[in-house]
Amino acid sequence: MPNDTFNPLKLENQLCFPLYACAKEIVKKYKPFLDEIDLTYTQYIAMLVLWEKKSLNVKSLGEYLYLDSGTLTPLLKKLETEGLVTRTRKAEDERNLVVAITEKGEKLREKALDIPSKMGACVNLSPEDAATLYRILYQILR
Amino acid sequence: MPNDTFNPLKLENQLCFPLYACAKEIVKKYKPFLDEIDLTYTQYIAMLVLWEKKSLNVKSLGEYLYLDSGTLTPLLKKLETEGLVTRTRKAEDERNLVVAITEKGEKLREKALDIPSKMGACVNLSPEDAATLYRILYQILR
DNA sequence: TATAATTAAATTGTAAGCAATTTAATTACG
DNA sequence: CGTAATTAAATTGCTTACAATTTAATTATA
Repeated sequence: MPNDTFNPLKLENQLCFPLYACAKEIVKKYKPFLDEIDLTYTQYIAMLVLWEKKSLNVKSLGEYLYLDSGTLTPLLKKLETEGLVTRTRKAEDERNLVVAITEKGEKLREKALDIPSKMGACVNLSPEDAATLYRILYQILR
Repeated sequence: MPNDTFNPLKLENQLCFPLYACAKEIVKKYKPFLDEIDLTYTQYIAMLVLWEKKSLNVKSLGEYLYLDSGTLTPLLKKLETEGLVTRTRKAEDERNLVVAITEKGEKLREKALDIPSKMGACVNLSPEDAATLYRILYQILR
């Protein structure tokens, strides 16, 4: 019966830490697959939104991805340079910059199609745990 | 009865994305508390290990934190500059750099003691969900 | 309508984060 | 013993990430 008082500052008593470490480790596992289509993880999730929405402004994209213009501006310029997206100011409101997917960007989607299943095979998680994890994470995010 | 085939590339069908977003959002929530003791999140988790172990080499620290020397070297130099840790080569094996907590570093611990509970209050999660999340994350990490 | 307030991106500065390489020390082995 | 292989940190180069500020456009209001 150890009378050590609970140590709130032990690394293994933190909930944030495994979240932080896990996110990094999984992003790292994407790397070999993403290298094949020449995207970083952040570029990949931006493309996920663009494959879905075809076109939206930087602010909306940032809301989907939890990223701000400081991160997105250089990233989108890079994707533009590579011909995957276009960046154009909206005529009705010049403050808005509309990012739209290009033909080349659409084509890249086919090469990305099997990434989710390849990743699934890398992560050791039962379907039930995956569903539970998904639920809890979105509960924290909402 | 839509016969749309399942889209594996939808952002909301990804498991990695909420993990990535959640980790960032929670780290962001630490900021006001960590600002008070002048640490970044990464510096904080390094200090967590040092408060616990008192002294260890960069490699071990990196294993605990899932970080490499590329990240740790500049971070530890910063903590050294601030007088929170010392960095000394081990006499028996000069390849090893031993990081050790200082008096000042120990003192900082008291100011950090209430951070975990303050953070707990910020995250909307039942104790059961917190336990489940913890279990699943460590299962992925192991 | 002129000015103030707000909004969207961009910019600036700093800290991570990691792959790949380099340097220096130690260990293995021919 | 001497060279090769291994190991631990450091370094380099590039991309994220975000707070804070700036710029330019739009909207609200005195």
